Amino acid sequence: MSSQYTFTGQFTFSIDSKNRINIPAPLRKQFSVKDKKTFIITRGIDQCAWIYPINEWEIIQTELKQLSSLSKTNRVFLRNHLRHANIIKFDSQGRFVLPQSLVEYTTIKKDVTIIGVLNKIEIWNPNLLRKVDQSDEVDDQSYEQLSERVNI
Amino acid sequence: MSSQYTFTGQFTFSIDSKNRINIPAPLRKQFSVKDKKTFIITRGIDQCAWIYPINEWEIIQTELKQLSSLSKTNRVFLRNHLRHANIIKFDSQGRFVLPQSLVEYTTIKKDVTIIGVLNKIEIWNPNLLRKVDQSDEVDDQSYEQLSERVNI
DNA sequence: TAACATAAGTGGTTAATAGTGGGTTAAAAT
DNA sequence: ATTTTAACCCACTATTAACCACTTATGTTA
Repeated sequence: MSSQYTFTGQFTFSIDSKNRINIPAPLRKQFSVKDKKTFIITRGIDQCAWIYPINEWEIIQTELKQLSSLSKTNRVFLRNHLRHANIIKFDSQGRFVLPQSLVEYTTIKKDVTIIGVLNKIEIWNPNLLRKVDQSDEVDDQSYEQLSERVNI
Repeated sequence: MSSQYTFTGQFTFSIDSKNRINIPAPLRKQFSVKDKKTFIITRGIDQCAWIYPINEWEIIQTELKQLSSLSKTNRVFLRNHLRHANIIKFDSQGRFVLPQSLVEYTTIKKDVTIIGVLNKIEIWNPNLLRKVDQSDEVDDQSYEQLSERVNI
């Protein structure tokens, strides 16, 4: 089943003293009535944050629930992905607060680049994005393996 | 049937002189009316404690009953992870007391890291979590086999 | 094209909630 | 009966979330 979302475009906004970031209006408009103001933000594989609308996340979650914690691989995988996942709402102005752990992970300081990538939104430190853009980093081996089982 | 709980996120709190630990509000909010304030806390497979809401635990128990004690792996697993199971309630402030045996097992001193892992909550000594995070331990063969039968 | 109207982005203040500490009473154990 | 332990209650502080307000941008209409 294919996603209902088609986030596209790039925007550069600023993060304020309370770590609030505005969601660009064109992206925000795609949030459905059910999703209204609720989404999941978590670590991306690169040094960025990923945002999924809540019902998009529920699809992923269903798959994660299949994994038994008796397997060490599963345990470590589940832990490290879920503990960085935060359920977030945006306020009446269309902003959300970026959790401290993700501020650090993304090394976001003052400016933020927000890009739409189909079913998810990516949050970047503009400087980092520029670097990654130029390099050709290969995916982490273990993520590759997992990708065959879990469709994030 | 899939769980109704979707615990996510990571929080670092402190444990007080009475061994009380606060359950982070975002996690606490997910406890249903039926579960209200009641859950099971027991040894995790890693050096942490696992918390299951009471009616989630009943589902797991059903699965555990399928395991024959003729298998050594099963016996050891059941022994080590069931005999330390305590029924706990959290107080009006949202705290619970961590049983002495689990204080020792988890080696928790002053700070506590609490993480949501879908249908359970994990309680960690922050230092230990950091270590486990970095290590690359290989899966225990027998747990691997178990994982095909029991979906915790 | 100029003026106006509406929406979008940003900043700050206030009110509510969450986290933490300690004390008192009731229950349990020795 | 005495000591210990656990439940309950009250209170303080820090953090978070809701609210209000202003500025800039965009778009519409005269």
